Amino acid sequence: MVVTRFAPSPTGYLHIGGLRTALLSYLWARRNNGKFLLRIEDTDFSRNDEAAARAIVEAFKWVGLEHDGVIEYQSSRLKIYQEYAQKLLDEGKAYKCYMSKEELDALREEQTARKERAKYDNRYRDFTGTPPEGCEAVIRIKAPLEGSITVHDGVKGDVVFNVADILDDFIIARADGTPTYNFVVAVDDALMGVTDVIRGDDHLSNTPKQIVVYKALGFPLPKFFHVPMIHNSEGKKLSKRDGATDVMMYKQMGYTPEALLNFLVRLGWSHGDQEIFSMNEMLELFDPSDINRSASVYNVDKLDWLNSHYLKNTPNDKLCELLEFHGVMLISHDKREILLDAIKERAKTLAEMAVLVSEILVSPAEYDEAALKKGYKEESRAILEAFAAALKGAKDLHLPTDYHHVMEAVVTEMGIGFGKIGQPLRIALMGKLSGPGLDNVMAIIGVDETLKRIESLLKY
RNA sequence: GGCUCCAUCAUCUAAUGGUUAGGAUUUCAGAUUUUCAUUCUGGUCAUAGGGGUUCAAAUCCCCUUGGAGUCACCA
Repeated sequence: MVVTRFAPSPTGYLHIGGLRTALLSYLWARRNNGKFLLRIEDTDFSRNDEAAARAIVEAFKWVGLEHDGVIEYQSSRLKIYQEYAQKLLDEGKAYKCYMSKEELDALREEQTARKERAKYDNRYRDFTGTPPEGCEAVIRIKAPLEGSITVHDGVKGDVVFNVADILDDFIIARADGTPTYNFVVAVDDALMGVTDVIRGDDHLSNTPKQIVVYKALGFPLPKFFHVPMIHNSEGKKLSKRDGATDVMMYKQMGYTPEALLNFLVRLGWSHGDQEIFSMNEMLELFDPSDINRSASVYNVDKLDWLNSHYLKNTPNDKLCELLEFHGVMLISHDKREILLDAIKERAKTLAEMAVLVSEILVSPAEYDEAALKKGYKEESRAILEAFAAALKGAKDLHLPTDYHHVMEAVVTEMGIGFGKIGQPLRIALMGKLSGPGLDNVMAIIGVDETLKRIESLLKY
């Protein structure tokens, strides 16, 4: 069985890059009828883990990812780590080191001054004497002293690390007894039966250390897939400073989960020329060994395009529901079909749709200066008056085509082009020169409101 | 700086060692639209550089250059 996991540290919200690795892990687990686990890496100390976990679950819920089993908190598994550290101690694969932080710092400084790599000098590796007094020991693992460690990575291929270059007897438990990251990751992944570790490639250089732990404990190694980072437009790792890294911000901005997931899955992965992937298609097609080796740049234009694509293909009932989050209540509006049809092709986001809705439903508070200048001329008044009169005389105005007929009649009668009436009418109705079809707008707001808006402009 | 990874249009990407290097986004034209947006049609735009290997290299090897990640009693 394939078991994957998502193991964020509790930073307070789910990062867009985190969502991507979570998605890939999720897809791979589900595709194989396996399990997708969620674990909070909070060994350091008590940041507000519960809130962080809640934020992650909330984001998962929004995009529709579901983890299996309970959320594991490393902070509540301390005993387990201590047991395994003790086991290593007992077997002589780890040892207590009584070097103080100050001594360590001094050593490091010396080494750096000599342009050497800063590393622990193994002074307590084979220590058998009496421990110095008044000093809390850390536990260090006995790392190999020579040779190399190869990470067999499903994305990068075999990556060889020279032990002398990167390793030392690293600390697996701090002086206060709490375990450190590279130790607990390996222990947890092994204990939880994780078979496929899919994570950001910023973890690649940690992997040899984790392999040391796996080996010392006699655990079988999982498969590793280190997926390349998402970069910002500067080509650097995406960070908080780049804005919009909180997944829930995308909900705020009016993106749909489908679009966001589709966007993320196509970063570093593809299937021929296909751009649009439903969740089912992703589930059917995704394989982590097809992931690209190179980093990709986060590009909003593509996300926008995807989002508008999904918006256009969303049924009106669903749109109606989604728009409620953006403060738009249309459920009881009798013309909502016409309204939504009129705007769904015009917006990139739900937030934009919400704006469009109010632009139609609420009569313009002011008229755009440039629009007035361009589209409201001397002759416009007479035309608008004629149109208003025609509207009053017409019966059974319901559908956009009904209004269109009235416009047509006025235009033919007066021997003018559509533009002559369109521009001033548009200003009257919308306050500006762009927007959905006028016949649609009128059908949505009705005759009375239409006449009211025309009169307002005439009086202006 | 050490170690590691990476390198096809501006961006996301495709291309059993043999294609006029394909698609998508962006952009630019044209068409459609009373307007704007959408939509449709078309165009511009790439194998970082240099050496090899080969009949043949985007693809394999080496070097250079450039970029990124990582080097804690953080995760």
